[in-house]
Amino acid sequence: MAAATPSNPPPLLADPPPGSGTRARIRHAAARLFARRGYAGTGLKQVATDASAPFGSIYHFFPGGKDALAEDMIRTTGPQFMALVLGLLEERDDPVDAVVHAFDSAARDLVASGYADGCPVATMALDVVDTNETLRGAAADVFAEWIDGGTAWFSRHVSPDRARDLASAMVMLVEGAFLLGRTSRDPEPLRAAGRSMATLLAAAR
Amino acid sequence: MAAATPSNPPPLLADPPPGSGTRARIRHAAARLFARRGYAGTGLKQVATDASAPFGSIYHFFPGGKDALAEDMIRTTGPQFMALVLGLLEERDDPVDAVVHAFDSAARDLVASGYADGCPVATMALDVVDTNETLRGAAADVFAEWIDGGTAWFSRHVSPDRARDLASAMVMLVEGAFLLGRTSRDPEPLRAAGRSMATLLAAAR
DNA sequence: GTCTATAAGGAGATAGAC
DNA sequence: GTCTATCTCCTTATAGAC
Repeated sequence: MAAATPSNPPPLLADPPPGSGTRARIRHAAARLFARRGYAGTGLKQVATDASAPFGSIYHFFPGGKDALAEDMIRTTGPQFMALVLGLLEERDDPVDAVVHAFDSAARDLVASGYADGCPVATMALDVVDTNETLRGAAADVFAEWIDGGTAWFSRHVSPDRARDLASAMVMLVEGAFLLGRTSRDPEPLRAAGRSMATLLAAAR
Repeated sequence: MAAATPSNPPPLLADPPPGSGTRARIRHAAARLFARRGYAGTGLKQVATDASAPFGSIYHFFPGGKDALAEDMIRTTGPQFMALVLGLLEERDDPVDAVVHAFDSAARDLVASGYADGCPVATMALDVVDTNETLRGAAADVFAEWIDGGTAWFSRHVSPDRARDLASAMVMLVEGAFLLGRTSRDPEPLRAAGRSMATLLAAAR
Protein backbone atom coordinates (compact mmCIF):
# COMPACT_ATOMS: atom_id res chain seq x y z
CA MET A 1 0.00 0.00 0.00
CA ALA A 2 1.48 3.31 -1.10
CA ALA A 3 0.56 6.96 -0.75
CA ALA A 4 -0.79 6.44 2.74
CA THR A 5 0.31 9.94 3.70
CA PRO A 6 -0.14 13.31 2.01
CA SER A 7 2.64 14.02 -0.47
CA ASN A 8 3.44 17.43 0.99
CA PRO A 9 3.65 17.08 4.77
CA PRO A 10 4.29 20.35 6.61
CA PRO A 11 7.94 21.05 7.43
CA LEU A 12 8.84 19.91 10.90
CA LEU A 13 9.78 23.36 12.09
CA ALA A 14 7.30 25.55 10.26
CA ASP A 15 5.62 28.41 12.08
CA PRO A 16 3.14 27.34 14.76
CA PRO A 17 -0.56 27.66 13.91
CA PRO A 18 -2.05 31.04 14.90
CA GLY A 19 -3.82 30.96 18.22
CA SER A 20 -1.39 28.47 19.74
CA GLY A 21 -0.95 28.72 23.48
CA THR A 22 2.12 30.11 25.16
CA ARG A 23 3.48 26.67 25.95
CA ALA A 24 3.14 25.51 22.36
CA ARG A 25 4.85 28.64 21.05
CA ILE A 26 7.74 28.20 23.49
CA ARG A 27 8.20 24.58 22.49
CA HIS A 28 8.14 25.47 18.84
CA ALA A 29 10.64 28.31 19.10
CA ALA A 30 12.91 26.18 21.28
CA ALA A 31 12.82 23.26 18.84
CA ARG A 32 13.79 25.50 15.97
CA LEU A 33 16.59 27.36 17.76
CA PHE A 34 18.10 24.29 19.41
CA ALA A 35 18.06 22.42 16.08
CA ARG A 36 19.68 25.28 14.18
CA ARG A 37 22.15 26.68 16.70
CA GLY A 38 22.69 23.89 19.18
CA TYR A 39 22.36 23.83 22.94
CA ALA A 40 25.08 26.26 24.00
CA GLY A 41 24.37 28.53 21.07
CA THR A 42 20.71 28.99 21.97
CA GLY A 43 19.74 31.56 24.58
CA LEU A 44 16.51 31.32 26.54
CA LYS A 45 15.99 35.04 26.06
CA GLN A 46 15.95 34.41 22.31
CA VAL A 47 13.53 31.53 22.77
CA ALA A 48 11.16 33.83 24.67
CA THR A 49 11.47 36.55 22.04
CA ASP A 50 10.87 34.17 19.12
CA ALA A 51 7.89 32.65 20.93
CA SER A 52 6.43 36.08 21.70
CA ALA A 53 6.29 34.89 25.30
CA PRO A 54 7.49 36.51 28.50
CA PHE A 55 10.80 35.19 29.73
CA GLY A 56 9.38 33.91 33.00
CA SER A 57 6.86 31.71 31.19
CA ILE A 58 9.66 29.37 30.15
CA TYR A 59 10.24 28.54 33.82
CA HIS A 60 6.51 28.37 34.47
CA PHE A 61 6.08 25.63 31.85
CA PHE A 62 9.54 24.09 32.21
CA PRO A 63 10.59 24.31 35.87
CA GLY A 64 13.70 22.32 35.01
CA GLY A 65 14.98 25.23 32.93
CA LYS A 66 17.12 24.94 29.83
CA ASP A 67 17.98 21.27 30.33
CA ALA A 68 14.36 20.20 30.70
CA LEU A 69 13.35 22.23 27.65
CA ALA A 70 16.15 20.76 25.56
CA GLU A 71 15.40 17.18 26.59
CA ASP A 72 11.74 17.69 25.78
CA MET A 73 12.72 18.95 22.34
CA ILE A 74 15.03 16.00 21.62
CA ARG A 75 12.43 13.43 22.68
CA THR A 76 9.62 15.18 20.81
CA THR A 77 11.17 16.19 17.50
CA GLY A 78 13.15 12.96 17.16
CA PRO A 79 10.09 10.72 16.74
CA GLN A 80 8.39 13.41 14.62
CA PHE A 81 11.28 13.35 12.20
CA MET A 82 11.22 9.56 11.93
CA ALA A 83 7.48 9.63 11.28
CA LEU A 84 8.05 12.16 8.52
CA VAL A 85 10.69 10.00 6.83
CA LEU A 86 8.64 6.80 7.16
CA GLY A 87 5.72 8.70 5.64
CA LEU A 88 7.85 9.68 2.66
CA LEU A 89 8.95 6.07 2.20
CA GLU A 90 5.31 4.99 1.99
CA GLU A 91 4.71 7.28 -0.97
CA ARG A 92 6.41 4.91 -3.40
CA ASP A 93 5.73 1.23 -3.95
CA ASP A 94 9.20 0.14 -5.04
CA PRO A 95 11.64 0.31 -2.10
CA VAL A 96 14.53 1.72 -4.17
CA ASP A 97 12.23 4.39 -5.57
CA ALA A 98 11.04 5.10 -2.04
CA VAL A 99 14.55 5.68 -0.72
CA VAL A 100 15.52 7.99 -3.57
CA HIS A 101 12.23 9.86 -3.18
CA ALA A 102 12.80 10.40 0.55
CA PHE A 103 16.27 11.86 0.00
CA ASP A 104 15.06 14.07 -2.86
CA SER A 105 12.26 15.35 -0.67
CA ALA A 106 14.72 16.10 2.12
CA ALA A 107 16.90 17.97 -0.36
CA ARG A 108 13.95 20.15 -1.38
CA ASP A 109 13.00 20.87 2.23
CA LEU A 110 16.59 21.81 3.06
CA VAL A 111 16.71 24.35 0.23
CA ALA A 112 13.26 25.66 1.13
CA SER A 113 14.42 26.41 4.67
CA GLY A 114 17.39 28.37 3.40
CA TYR A 115 19.70 25.53 4.49
CA ALA A 116 18.69 26.09 8.09
CA ASP A 117 16.74 22.97 8.96
CA GLY A 118 18.35 19.55 8.69
CA CYS A 119 18.25 16.96 11.44
CA PRO A 120 16.38 18.27 14.49
CA VAL A 121 18.67 16.58 17.01
CA ALA A 122 22.16 16.21 15.50
CA THR A 123 23.39 19.73 16.25
CA MET A 124 22.33 19.47 19.86
CA ALA A 125 23.69 15.92 20.17
CA LEU A 126 27.20 16.90 19.13
CA ASP A 127 26.96 20.01 21.26
CA VAL A 128 26.22 18.17 24.50
CA VAL A 129 27.77 14.73 24.03
CA ASP A 130 30.86 15.70 25.98
CA THR A 131 29.25 17.84 28.68
CA ASN A 132 25.69 16.76 29.48
CA GLU A 133 25.05 13.10 30.16
CA THR A 134 21.26 13.46 30.40
CA LEU A 135 20.91 15.09 27.01
CA ARG A 136 23.46 12.74 25.44
CA GLY A 137 21.35 9.82 26.64
CA ALA A 138 18.18 11.34 25.24
CA ALA A 139 19.79 11.78 21.83
CA ALA A 140 21.16 8.23 21.97
CA ASP A 141 17.64 6.95 22.64
CA VAL A 142 16.34 8.83 19.61
CA PHE A 143 19.00 7.48 17.27
CA ALA A 144 18.42 3.94 18.54
CA GLU A 145 14.71 4.28 17.82
CA TRP A 146 15.46 5.51 14.33
CA ILE A 147 17.65 2.52 13.59
CA ASP A 148 15.03 0.15 15.03
CA GLY A 149 12.32 1.78 12.94
CA GLY A 150 14.48 1.70 9.84
CA THR A 151 15.36 -1.93 10.44
CA ALA A 152 11.67 -2.79 10.57
CA TRP A 153 11.04 -1.00 7.30
CA PHE A 154 13.97 -2.58 5.44
CA SER A 155 13.01 -5.99 6.86
CA ARG A 156 10.01 -5.90 4.57
CA HIS A 157 12.44 -6.15 1.65
CA VAL A 158 15.65 -7.88 2.83
CA SER A 159 16.81 -10.29 5.52
CA PRO A 160 16.80 -8.95 9.10
CA ASP A 161 20.58 -8.79 9.55
CA ARG A 162 21.01 -6.92 6.29
CA ALA A 163 18.09 -4.68 7.22
CA ARG A 164 19.91 -3.43 10.29
CA ASP A 165 23.05 -2.44 8.37
CA LEU A 166 20.87 -0.70 5.80
CA ALA A 167 19.03 1.22 8.49
CA SER A 168 22.31 2.27 10.10
CA ALA A 169 23.68 3.36 6.75
CA MET A 170 20.52 5.34 6.03
CA VAL A 171 20.71 7.25 9.32
CA MET A 172 24.43 7.93 8.87
CA LEU A 173 24.02 9.05 5.26
CA VAL A 174 21.14 11.35 6.20
CA GLU A 175 23.14 12.90 9.01
CA GLY A 176 26.30 13.27 6.93
CA ALA A 177 24.34 14.71 4.03
CA PHE A 178 22.60 17.29 6.24
CA LEU A 179 25.98 18.28 7.68
CA LEU A 180 27.56 18.72 4.24
CA GLY A 181 24.45 20.26 2.70
CA ARG A 182 23.95 22.86 5.40
CA THR A 183 27.65 23.72 5.61
CA SER A 184 28.09 24.01 1.83
CA ARG A 185 24.62 25.42 1.19
CA ASP A 186 24.10 22.80 -1.50
CA PRO A 187 21.39 20.13 -1.89
CA GLU A 188 23.70 17.82 -3.87
CA PRO A 189 24.99 15.83 -0.86
CA LEU A 190 21.44 14.70 -0.08
CA ARG A 191 20.90 13.54 -3.64
CA ALA A 192 24.26 11.76 -3.65
CA ALA A 193 23.30 10.10 -0.36
CA GLY A 194 20.07 8.91 -1.98
CA ARG A 195 21.97 7.37 -4.87
CA SER A 196 24.34 5.57 -2.50
CA MET A 197 21.46 4.33 -0.39
CA ALA A 198 19.73 3.01 -3.51
CA THR A 199 22.91 1.15 -4.46
CA LEU A 200 23.18 -0.39 -1.00
CA LEU A 201 19.56 -1.51 -1.01
CA ALA A 202 19.82 -2.98 -4.50
CA ALA A 203 22.97 -4.87 -3.50
CA ALA A 204 21.24 -6.35 -0.44
CA ARG A 205 18.18 -7.74 -2.22
CA MET B 1 52.53 0.77 -2.88
CA ALA B 2 51.30 0.05 0.58
CA ALA B 3 52.43 0.74 4.14
CA ALA B 4 53.84 4.13 3.20
CA THR B 5 52.92 5.46 6.65
CA PRO B 6 53.40 4.07 10.15
CA SER B 7 50.60 1.79 11.19
CA ASN B 8 49.95 3.65 14.47
CA PRO B 9 49.89 7.37 13.71
CA PRO B 10 49.49 9.57 16.78
CA PRO B 11 45.89 10.60 17.53
CA LEU B 12 45.06 13.96 16.04
CA LEU B 13 44.30 15.57 19.38
CA ALA B 14 46.80 13.88 21.67
CA ASP B 15 48.67 15.92 24.23
CA PRO B 16 51.20 18.38 22.81
CA PRO B 17 54.88 17.45 23.10
CA PRO B 18 56.54 18.72 26.28
CA GLY B 19 58.40 21.94 25.79
CA SER B 20 55.94 23.28 23.23
CA GLY B 21 55.63 27.04 23.11
CA THR B 22 52.68 28.98 24.42
CA ARG B 23 51.23 29.48 20.96
CA ALA B 24 51.39 25.77 20.18
CA ARG B 25 49.78 24.85 23.47
CA ILE B 26 46.96 27.33 22.89
CA ARG B 27 46.31 25.99 19.40
CA HIS B 28 46.27 22.45 20.69
CA ALA B 29 43.90 23.10 23.58
CA ALA B 30 41.62 25.11 21.29
CA ALA B 31 41.53 22.40 18.65
CA ARG B 32 40.53 19.82 21.22
CA LEU B 33 37.88 21.88 22.99
CA PHE B 34 36.30 23.27 19.81
CA ALA B 35 36.16 19.77 18.32
CA ARG B 36 34.58 18.24 21.42
CA ARG B 37 32.26 20.98 22.63
CA GLY B 38 31.69 23.18 19.61
CA TYR B 39 32.14 26.89 19.15
CA ALA B 40 29.57 28.30 21.56
CA GLY B 41 30.28 25.61 24.10
CA THR B 42 33.97 26.40 24.34
CA GLY B 43 35.14 29.26 26.57
CA LEU B 44 38.44 31.02 26.02
CA LYS B 45 39.10 30.84 29.75
CA GLN B 46 38.97 27.08 29.48
CA VAL B 47 41.30 27.17 26.49
CA ALA B 48 43.82 29.19 28.49
CA THR B 49 43.53 26.86 31.47
CA ASP B 50 43.94 23.69 29.39
CA ALA B 51 46.91 25.25 27.59
CA SER B 52 48.52 26.31 30.87
CA ALA B 53 48.73 29.75 29.33
CA PRO B 54 47.70 33.14 30.64
CA PHE B 55 44.38 34.36 29.33
CA GLY B 56 45.86 37.43 27.68
CA SER B 57 48.22 35.33 25.59
CA ILE B 58 45.29 34.17 23.48
CA TYR B 59 44.80 37.73 22.30
CA HIS B 60 48.54 38.23 21.93
CA PHE B 61 48.78 35.34 19.46
CA PHE B 62 45.29 35.66 17.99
CA PRO B 63 44.36 39.35 17.87
CA GLY B 64 41.15 38.41 16.05
CA GLY B 65 39.92 36.72 19.22
CA LYS B 66 37.66 33.68 19.33
CA ASP B 67 36.68 33.80 15.67
CA ALA B 68 40.27 33.93 14.44
CA LEU B 69 41.24 31.07 16.73
CA ALA B 70 38.31 28.94 15.59
CA GLU B 71 38.97 29.56 11.90
CA ASP B 72 42.62 28.65 12.37
CA MET B 73 41.57 25.40 14.03
CA ILE B 74 39.13 24.49 11.25
CA ARG B 75 41.64 25.15 8.49
CA THR B 76 44.46 23.37 10.32
CA THR B 77 42.82 20.24 11.74
CA GLY B 78 40.72 19.65 8.62
CA PRO B 79 43.68 18.86 6.34
CA GLN B 80 45.41 16.97 9.16
CA PHE B 81 42.42 14.67 9.48
CA MET B 82 42.34 14.01 5.74
CA ALA B 83 46.04 13.20 5.74
CA LEU B 84 45.47 10.76 8.59
CA VAL B 85 42.68 8.96 6.70
CA LEU B 86 44.63 8.85 3.43
CA GLY B 87 47.56 7.44 5.37
CA LEU B 88 45.36 4.66 6.74
CA LEU B 89 44.10 3.88 3.24
CA GLU B 90 47.69 3.38 2.06
CA GLU B 91 48.27 0.68 4.65
CA ARG B 92 46.38 -1.93 2.62
CA ASP B 93 46.88 -2.88 -1.01
CA ASP B 94 43.36 -3.96 -1.83
CA PRO B 95 41.04 -0.92 -1.91
CA VAL B 96 38.14 -2.72 -0.20
CA ASP B 97 40.49 -3.90 2.54
CA ALA B 98 41.83 -0.37 2.83
CA VAL B 99 38.39 1.15 3.37
CA VAL B 100 37.42 -1.40 6.01
CA HIS B 101 40.78 -0.95 7.71
CA ALA B 102 40.38 2.83 7.87
CA PHE B 103 36.96 2.59 9.50
CA ASP B 104 38.14 -0.07 11.96
CA SER B 105 41.06 2.12 12.91
CA ALA B 106 38.73 5.08 13.42
CA ALA B 107 36.55 2.91 15.63
CA ARG B 108 39.54 2.00 17.82
CA ASP B 109 40.65 5.63 18.09
CA LEU B 110 37.14 6.68 19.06
CA VAL B 111 37.01 4.16 21.89
CA ALA B 112 40.55 5.05 22.98
CA SER B 113 39.55 8.70 23.38
CA GLY B 114 36.59 7.78 25.58
CA TYR B 115 34.22 8.64 22.72
CA ALA B 116 35.38 12.24 22.85
CA ASP B 117 37.23 12.70 19.58
CA GLY B 118 35.48 12.13 16.28
CA CYS B 119 35.57 14.58 13.40
CA PRO B 120 37.61 17.68 14.32
CA VAL B 121 35.34 20.10 12.44
CA ALA B 122 31.79 18.70 12.37
CA THR B 123 30.71 19.87 15.83
CA MET B 124 31.91 23.38 15.14
CA ALA B 125 30.43 23.36 11.63
CA LEU B 126 26.92 22.56 12.84
CA ASP B 127 27.36 25.00 15.69
CA VAL B 128 28.14 28.00 13.48
CA VAL B 129 26.44 27.23 10.19
CA ASP B 130 23.45 29.40 11.04
CA THR B 131 25.22 32.24 12.82
CA ASN B 132 28.79 32.78 11.53
CA GLU B 133 29.30 33.04 7.80
CA THR B 134 33.11 33.17 7.99
CA LEU B 135 33.40 29.95 9.97
CA ARG B 136 30.71 28.25 7.90
CA GLY B 137 32.73 29.04 4.78
CA ALA B 138 35.91 27.70 6.34
CA ALA B 139 34.20 24.41 7.20
CA ALA B 140 32.70 24.24 3.71
CA ASP B 141 36.19 24.62 2.23
CA VAL B 142 37.45 21.76 4.38
CA PHE B 143 34.66 19.40 3.40
CA ALA B 144 35.13 20.26 -0.29
CA GLU B 145 38.84 19.43 -0.01
CA TRP B 146 38.01 16.12 1.62
CA ILE B 147 35.67 15.16 -1.20
CA ASP B 148 38.23 16.23 -3.80
CA GLY B 149 40.94 14.21 -2.06
CA GLY B 150 38.68 11.20 -1.71
CA THR B 151 37.67 11.45 -5.36
CA ALA B 152 41.32 11.34 -6.38
CA TRP B 153 41.91 8.25 -4.26
CA PHE B 154 38.85 6.37 -5.52
CA SER B 155 39.72 7.36 -9.10
CA ARG B 156 42.63 4.97 -8.88
CA HIS B 157 40.10 2.16 -8.72
CA VAL B 158 36.87 3.26 -10.43
CA SER B 159 35.71 5.73 -13.08
CA PRO B 160 35.89 9.43 -12.14
CA ASP B 161 32.15 10.05 -11.89
CA ARG B 162 31.69 7.02 -9.67
CA ALA B 163 34.73 8.06 -7.64
CA ARG B 164 33.06 11.33 -6.68
CA ASP B 165 29.90 9.65 -5.38
CA LEU B 166 32.06 7.20 -3.44
CA ALA B 167 34.06 10.01 -1.89
CA SER B 168 30.89 11.85 -0.91
CA ALA B 169 29.45 8.68 0.59
CA MET B 170 32.64 8.05 2.53
CA VAL B 171 32.65 11.53 4.07
CA MET B 172 28.96 11.31 4.92
CA LEU B 173 29.28 7.82 6.42
CA VAL B 174 32.29 8.89 8.48
CA GLU B 175 30.44 11.92 9.81
CA GLY B 176 27.24 10.02 10.50
CA ALA B 177 29.16 7.21 12.18
CA PHE B 178 31.06 9.62 14.43
CA LEU B 179 27.78 11.28 15.38
CA LEU B 180 26.10 7.98 16.25
CA GLY B 181 29.19 6.48 17.84
CA ARG B 182 29.90 9.42 20.12
CA THR B 183 26.25 9.88 21.07
CA SER B 184 25.67 6.17 21.78
CA ARG B 185 29.19 5.55 23.13
CA ASP B 186 29.50 2.59 20.80
CA PRO B 187 32.08 1.80 18.09
CA GLU B 188 29.62 -0.32 16.11
CA PRO B 189 28.36 2.51 13.84
CA LEU B 190 31.90 3.03 12.52
CA ARG B 191 32.26 -0.66 11.73
CA ALA B 192 28.83 -0.73 10.07
CA ALA B 193 29.83 2.33 8.04
CA GLY B 194 32.97 0.47 6.92
CA ARG B 195 30.90 -2.50 5.77
CA SER B 196 28.54 -0.24 3.81
CA MET B 197 31.45 1.60 2.24
CA ALA B 198 33.01 -1.71 1.22
CA THR B 199 29.73 -2.72 -0.42
CA LEU B 200 29.51 0.56 -2.31
CA LEU B 201 33.09 0.29 -3.56
CA ALA B 202 32.63 -3.32 -4.62
CA ALA B 203 29.45 -2.41 -6.49
CA ALA B 204 31.23 0.40 -8.35
CA ARG B 205 34.15 -1.64 -9.65
C1' DG C 1 56.31 39.13 25.48
C1' DT C 2 54.10 37.47 29.79
C1' DC C 3 50.64 37.90 32.77
C1' DT C 4 46.78 40.19 35.82
C1' DA C 5 42.84 42.98 36.75
C1' DT C 6 38.96 44.86 35.17
C1' DA C 7 35.45 46.40 32.02
C1' DA C 8 31.08 45.70 29.57
C1' DG C 9 27.66 42.74 28.26
C1' DG C 10 24.86 38.52 28.15
C1' DA C 11 23.66 34.19 30.18
C1' DG C 12 20.47 31.26 33.21
C1' DA C 13 17.67 31.55 36.98
C1' DT C 14 14.51 33.65 40.57
C1' DA C 15 11.32 36.65 43.25
C1' DG C 16 7.42 38.86 43.39
C1' DA C 17 3.91 42.40 41.50
C1' DC C 18 -0.33 42.15 39.20
C1' DG D 1 -1.09 32.29 35.26
C1' DT D 2 1.18 36.33 33.12
C1' DC D 3 4.72 39.19 33.04
C1' DT D 4 8.69 42.31 34.83
C1' DA D 5 12.72 43.41 37.32
C1' DT D 6 16.64 41.85 39.25
C1' DC D 7 20.36 38.71 40.97
C1' DT D 8 24.44 36.27 40.26
C1' DC D 9 27.66 34.26 37.42
C1' DC D 10 30.31 33.76 33.38
C1' DT D 11 31.66 35.36 28.84
C1' DT D 12 34.68 38.00 25.49
C1' DA D 13 37.65 41.54 25.25
C1' DT D 14 40.90 45.19 26.76
C1' DA D 15 44.22 48.05 29.45
C1' DG D 16 48.18 48.22 31.56
C1' DA D 17 51.72 46.47 35.13
C1' DC D 18 55.89 43.90 35.06
